[in-house]
Amino acid sequence: MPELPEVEVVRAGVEPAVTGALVAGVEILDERSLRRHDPAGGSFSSQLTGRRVLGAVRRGKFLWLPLDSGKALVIHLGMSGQVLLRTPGSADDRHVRIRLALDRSTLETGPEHGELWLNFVDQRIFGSMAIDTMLPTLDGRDAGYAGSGTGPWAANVPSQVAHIARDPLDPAFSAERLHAVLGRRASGIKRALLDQTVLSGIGNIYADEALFAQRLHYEQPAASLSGEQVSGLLRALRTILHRALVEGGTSFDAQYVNVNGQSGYFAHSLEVYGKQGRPCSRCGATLVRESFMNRGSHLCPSCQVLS
DNA sequence: CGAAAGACCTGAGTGC
DNA sequence: TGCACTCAGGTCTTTC
Repeated sequence: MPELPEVEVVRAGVEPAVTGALVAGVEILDERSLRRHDPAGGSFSSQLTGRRVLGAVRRGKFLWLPLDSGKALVIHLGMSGQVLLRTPGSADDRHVRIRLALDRSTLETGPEHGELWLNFVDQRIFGSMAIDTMLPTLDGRDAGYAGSGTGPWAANVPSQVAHIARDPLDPAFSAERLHAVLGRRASGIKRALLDQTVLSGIGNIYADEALFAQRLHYEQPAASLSGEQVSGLLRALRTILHRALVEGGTSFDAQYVNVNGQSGYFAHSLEVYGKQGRPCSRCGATLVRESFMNRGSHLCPSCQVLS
């Protein structure tokens, strides 16, 4: 289940491979992966074929490749999406839904990097690809993280990403706004953390880990948190996201891998997610898994109590 | 506007 | 061995 660190690993992996490349061909193997594509602006293939890729940008769990047409290829991995870079003609990965043939032959990168396949793989089809129009950011700052890339496109955000809040690793993230938004929320803090319009990039795993780090129960009303608690939670989120990023993301199985098909190592560092029945590293109590919002919530019943 | 529920998906795992 | 069932969860849509 890719969250911010996993998506950033993918972004960083594709950026050097796709920047400057020409889309030479588009192969749609499963139309369901285009569910978020609005055909009113033209078909997916026609808007992509012959276009040049300008970079790779990420906000939260959304990834997009700005194109020289002024639009962007928006990629969301959903639950099981993968972006795999392959040499043309290589054996098919399972569950390839869309394949892009990229031509890098005009780049000064040597003949071995001339052509490339970008396979969008997605077992459960919660992810998607789409061509989307761009909007200028409201604050005029860069729309997301683009690595070393920059250009006039940097301050534009795809229309279907515009409602998503900035993520905690974004230099333009507003802690003040987070305090204000949480102060108005009566719902449980975990629900707020998972709401991508409050802050983005957090999914079930990192929400549970950050709440454990701050000794907060998932149903603690967001508005009941003190300013210091919100600040602490934000610090914990940033620390955990950054550590996961350094370790290449969290992998439990073959569902999350980088662009070369390799797993990350952060699963070894998890404190509560998937650790039900095992002792809390802080107090020794037995960790539990409870059902909340139709997903598992992992916590220490002794450290994390409602107040 | 916020909250909650349903829909969308497939493969792994479980019980009989 | 096979069948029915449950579970995993990110985001969008609908309803209140």
